[in-house]
Amino acid sequence: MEYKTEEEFLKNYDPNQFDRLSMTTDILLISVSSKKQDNYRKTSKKMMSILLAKRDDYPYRNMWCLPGGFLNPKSETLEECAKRVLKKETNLSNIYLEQLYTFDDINRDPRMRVVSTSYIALVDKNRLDQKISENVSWFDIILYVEDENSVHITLDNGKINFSIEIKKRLKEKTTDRYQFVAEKNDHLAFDHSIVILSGIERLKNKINYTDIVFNMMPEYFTLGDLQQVYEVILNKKLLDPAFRRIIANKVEKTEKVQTGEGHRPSALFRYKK
Amino acid sequence: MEYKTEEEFLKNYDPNQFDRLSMTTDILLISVSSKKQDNYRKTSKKMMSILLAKRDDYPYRNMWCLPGGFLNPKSETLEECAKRVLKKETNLSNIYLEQLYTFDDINRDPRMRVVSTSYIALVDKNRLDQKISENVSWFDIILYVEDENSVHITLDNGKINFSIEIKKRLKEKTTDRYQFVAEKNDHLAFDHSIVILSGIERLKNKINYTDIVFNMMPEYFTLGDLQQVYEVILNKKLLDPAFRRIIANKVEKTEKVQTGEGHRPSALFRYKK
DNA sequence: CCAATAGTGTCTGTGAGACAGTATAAG
DNA sequence: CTTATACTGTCTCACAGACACTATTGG
Repeated sequence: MEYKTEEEFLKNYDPNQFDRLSMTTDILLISVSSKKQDNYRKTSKKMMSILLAKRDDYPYRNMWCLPGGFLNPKSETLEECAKRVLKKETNLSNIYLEQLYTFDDINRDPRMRVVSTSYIALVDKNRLDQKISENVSWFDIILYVEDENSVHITLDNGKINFSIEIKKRLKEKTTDRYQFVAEKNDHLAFDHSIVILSGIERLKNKINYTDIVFNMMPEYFTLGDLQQVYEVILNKKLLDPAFRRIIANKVEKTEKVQTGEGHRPSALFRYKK
Repeated sequence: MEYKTEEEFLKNYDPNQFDRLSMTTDILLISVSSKKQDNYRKTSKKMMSILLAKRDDYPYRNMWCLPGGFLNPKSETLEECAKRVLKKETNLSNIYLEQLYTFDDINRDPRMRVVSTSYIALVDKNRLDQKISENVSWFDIILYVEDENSVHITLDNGKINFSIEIKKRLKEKTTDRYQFVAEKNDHLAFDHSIVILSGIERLKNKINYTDIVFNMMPEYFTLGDLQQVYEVILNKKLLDPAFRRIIANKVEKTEKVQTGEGHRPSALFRYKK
């Protein structure tokens, strides 16, 4: 059939000629947690932490998963959907958000074909109310890189902890990405262990050429704290003078000082755009 | 309703409780073209080029668009869908492919809500048959960066050419991406001008820390050719010695030599993994 | 005083930027 | 011989890595 105008064509268009599917967004809400040390002199240890929700429904009942939600195709974009989920979980609207990757293995959801676009969200924990939803919890991330091809992620929320081993397997040379393969695990639902690893790698990469790290920092921070966050994300120690040179033009010194730490007080800095 | 097992739950699951939508993939098939110069001594000039298809149906009838296709949710992943499109357009299966970004503005397709995941594909043109599909054509890309916030893309296939102006507008500070806004244009369908610009930026970024550029090179190439490809992608001149230092450990010299160019012959190199 | 972190000075080696110089083919 | 590119040598400057040193607090 031949139409004269685009308008006429659209009026007769049948949207059911192609099979349809459901989409979701998954949110990697990442922040930094501090753990007080036994020794009163020592600075509190920093960790990367991530928000997980406990599933009380099938599928993957009683396992943990990334917060997420189904897209309403009629009324919202994926980013708006992600913001809606974030608002629900944190009660905040103004959170740094960036699209990570679209995961779409055919059997990633046992219910039906679901394609999921994941987003990284970075937040300073101090901005959050204590009272977040009941069935979500912050898990510290401990990353152990066994070798080039194998990574262990340990997640710990203070009450329970579990580890997942993820193998990186090179796909045929036509694709860029490693094929991440999670070993069978009884704690993380769907393909979310792979989403988490992808997000950590993105962060590790982007911290070097962007200022995203400041989305996880409070307004005033010491350079020691900032350096620890870098070290946690990059998963390696940095030398003080080198670090200070790198971030020198990204921060500005304030009049404020942090004392009461059992050692020389440190100046508080602020992010400079 | 409460189920005892996941199996039981799945048997009773209704996939229609959430609205569904259609997905497509769009392929940015990028390669390098060479243009002979008038002066017999001069080396042929390199350009980035991209494959576009002419639409002979509504919507956007008679305009150009990226090759793409609807996802079959029952039988294929997005990447497989992208490969299917590539196979159809190029008759090749072994092409470098990487997911770029998922575009999902609500009104990006006037027919209905369509979410599109775009893929970058890189290929050496010499691998292609001359006889590609009838209604597709290679367009050279000329990029003119007016200032930080405005880019002009000119596309030229030898017969027709057109320009699109794209403004980069910063979104609210919660998101990473620039909000690209294409000025009204009568030649490129959908949001494809924005997809193209995103792909070029990805390429420009990744060329510095990966070896993807070799996917666009023939097996044997001169360092002059390789340098020109870098220059075209990075959109700036490079100094010979600096360039040779950078790529020194990525290539290996062969016995072969390229002659007949009206000047000193150059050694042919090969990609070294 | 001790222990721990804060913060700075400076040496060294690597590597990019820059420029100049030599080499060699076709016409 | 001219022209254009191929290819190399080397100087300089910026900067990361490394280490040592001083400063300052609570106990």
